[in-house]
Amino acid sequence: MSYQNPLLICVVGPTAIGKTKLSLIIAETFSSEILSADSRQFFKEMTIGTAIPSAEELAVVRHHFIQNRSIFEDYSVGDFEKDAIELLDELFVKHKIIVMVGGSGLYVDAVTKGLDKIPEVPSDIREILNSQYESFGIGPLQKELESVDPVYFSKVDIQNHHRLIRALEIYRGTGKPFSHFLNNTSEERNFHTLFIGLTADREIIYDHINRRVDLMVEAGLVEEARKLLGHKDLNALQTVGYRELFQYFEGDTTLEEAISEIKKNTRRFAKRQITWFKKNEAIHWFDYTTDPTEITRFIKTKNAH
RNA sequence: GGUACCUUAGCUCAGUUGGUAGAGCAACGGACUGAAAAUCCGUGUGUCCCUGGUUCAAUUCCUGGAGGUACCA
Repeated sequence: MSYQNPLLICVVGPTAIGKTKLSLIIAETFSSEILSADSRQFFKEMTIGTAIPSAEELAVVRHHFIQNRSIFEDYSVGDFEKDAIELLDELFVKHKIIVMVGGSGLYVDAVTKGLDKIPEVPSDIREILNSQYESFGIGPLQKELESVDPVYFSKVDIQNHHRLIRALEIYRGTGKPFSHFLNNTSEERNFHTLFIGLTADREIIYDHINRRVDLMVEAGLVEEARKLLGHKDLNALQTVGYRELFQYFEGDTTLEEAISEIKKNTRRFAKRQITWFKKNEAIHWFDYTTDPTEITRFIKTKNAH
């Protein structure tokens, strides 16, 4: 790795561990900008529940992909990959180092490794598949995939209807099996990536989560969610912190129950994030209490080699 | 102080006519290629309160203790 090469510093870790804070310090140290890889912070209608950086934090360092979309738009990982790479190409003209902060493992991978090129297919195909699933269950989806794409069928989790529907929409839309488009090779990027992971004992993470949910409620999460109730079926609102409150608004739970469900579901989310990032052997892990200057020093030594 | 009932997984509780035990929730592990804060799969983690006794064998029956709940004083 040469000093001249553009470097993407990618800060990852479970929710509520302090990624935002660390990324600000890193970005300030290197006079850089921050790119968010978070599948829920794109949406301008959501602020409190998605824990976007504060106004002060946003003022200190230029951020990208924070509240730049609306919940009424369809926005996917594929779109994000394209937008992020385009932006990085621009940013690396001015900066040698860019910081990416991400809690969404798939979105981070899309930027750092790339997704395979898979054609767009009309969205009504998915709608049809969804209604078939609603009416007839998962059996017919499994049967169809088994006959049209035995390769993917043999490795996919056949109980997972999202996975099955995704593979079938591609087959129905292109006439080719989903597995035909998967080659699992990493994209050649014109930048290097240095992964910094933040970690903590599970109990500490859970404690942070519980406290943060209480803070969100104090900050007005309930009111924010109430305004979005009418749109509760939108994909963007299939989000921890909102779904549970929608149930409360509809009289299915008490507020207290909804809040403790938010805590529980956030804990489970954190666990899934940990599982995802554990697989990435390129990540350099630091305890969340590590002095940020130690981390920036680490980055400098890595970057000098 | 007396009487009755209770004590089993992190929690709420089943259960074993005596052969060391299981549900729900929580928790834990995992998968993941354009829904990903989504979606899906897997796992019981235990001094059966303690102590003696009876018994081939006690979490289960008996004695004594400890803690709890209710009622009576």
